Amino acid sequence: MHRHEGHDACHAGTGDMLARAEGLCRERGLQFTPLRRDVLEAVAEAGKAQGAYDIAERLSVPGKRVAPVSVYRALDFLMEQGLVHRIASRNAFIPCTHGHAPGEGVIFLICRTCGGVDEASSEEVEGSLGRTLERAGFTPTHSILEVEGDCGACRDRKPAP
Amino acid sequence: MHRHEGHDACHAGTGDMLARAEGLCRERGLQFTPLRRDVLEAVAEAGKAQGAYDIAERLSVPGKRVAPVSVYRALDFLMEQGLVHRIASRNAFIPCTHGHAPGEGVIFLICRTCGGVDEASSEEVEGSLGRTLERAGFTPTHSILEVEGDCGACRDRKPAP
DNA sequence: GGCGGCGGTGATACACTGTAACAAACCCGC
DNA sequence: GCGGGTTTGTTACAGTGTATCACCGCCGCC
Repeated sequence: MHRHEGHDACHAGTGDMLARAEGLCRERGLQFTPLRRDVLEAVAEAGKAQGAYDIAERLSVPGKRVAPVSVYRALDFLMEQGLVHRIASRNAFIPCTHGHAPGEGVIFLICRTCGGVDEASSEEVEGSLGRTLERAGFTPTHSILEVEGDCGACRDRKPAP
Repeated sequence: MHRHEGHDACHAGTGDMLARAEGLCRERGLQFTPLRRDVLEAVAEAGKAQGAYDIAERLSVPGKRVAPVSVYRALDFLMEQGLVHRIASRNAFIPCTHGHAPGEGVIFLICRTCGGVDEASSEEVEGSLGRTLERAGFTPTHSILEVEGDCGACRDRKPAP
């Protein structure tokens, strides 16, 4: 999903993403180093969720190896800043294309065909989940909601298997 | 959670769980082998989510080692039969204490203090999530919803940190 | 009885995911 | 320039999960 051309109004391009990240780091007095930039770019360009080792390989060139541990550190940083998300069910990472309100829950829509991951949010889901948790006497600190299935583009592409 | 005595009406004991599993396998013409029984028992007795290697260690005795790969196979079987669940955010497994309707979504409530995992379900959440997905043009096949926080018992135990 | 298939298990090896620990490089203010 | 914090490189290792092959036990069949 999102790889069909002519439909990119729903997320900023890689360039915009990098510019946004740089501005955000400057605002917060943090360093947007070359490694962090490269990792974010690799995640943003991939079009699907990337494992840390995929990113490390993608960033490595014959003379210059990027170790997975460096990628993990960059990803930790980028996640703290809300620039990338981790997909727990895949052990993989995607760029944040959504611009979230603070504390807002995110729903990840993972296409099993194209591997793309879209973000959604819903106050309705948020609200009903909150009520359910309260009824259960549970105080949430963090929640993950990941849905696997077929995105619209892939469903249209092969309508009747 | 669930480890406070005097409050176990909310889930069946380990014995009931094993009996239910055996009956269910007989019904379906499947083998409830000793290994599968032991793995299910280990998961059920633990009181919190167990990693596959934890289970392997727990089942190993000086003369008789149970390899993790065997545990994984047993867990795969038990998951297919709906007897255990996998907690993606923890890479760990819990017994199913809930008796789900087929296709029904489950919400996992993971206590960050005691490590216990409770199951909940909510038609309200289910419905609002379904509407959100439809609005996004996404056809779901499977979804995971895991919430981390403090369960009631742990919150009561230390009211003002 | 013998034979072959089939599912389950054991065992080894390996790939993937993630973290700990320490050293070196870098940056920035003083 | 110097000291201190942050970032990165490097190595090693722990944890998670899968592939492969051999073996066993069982059941049906000839």
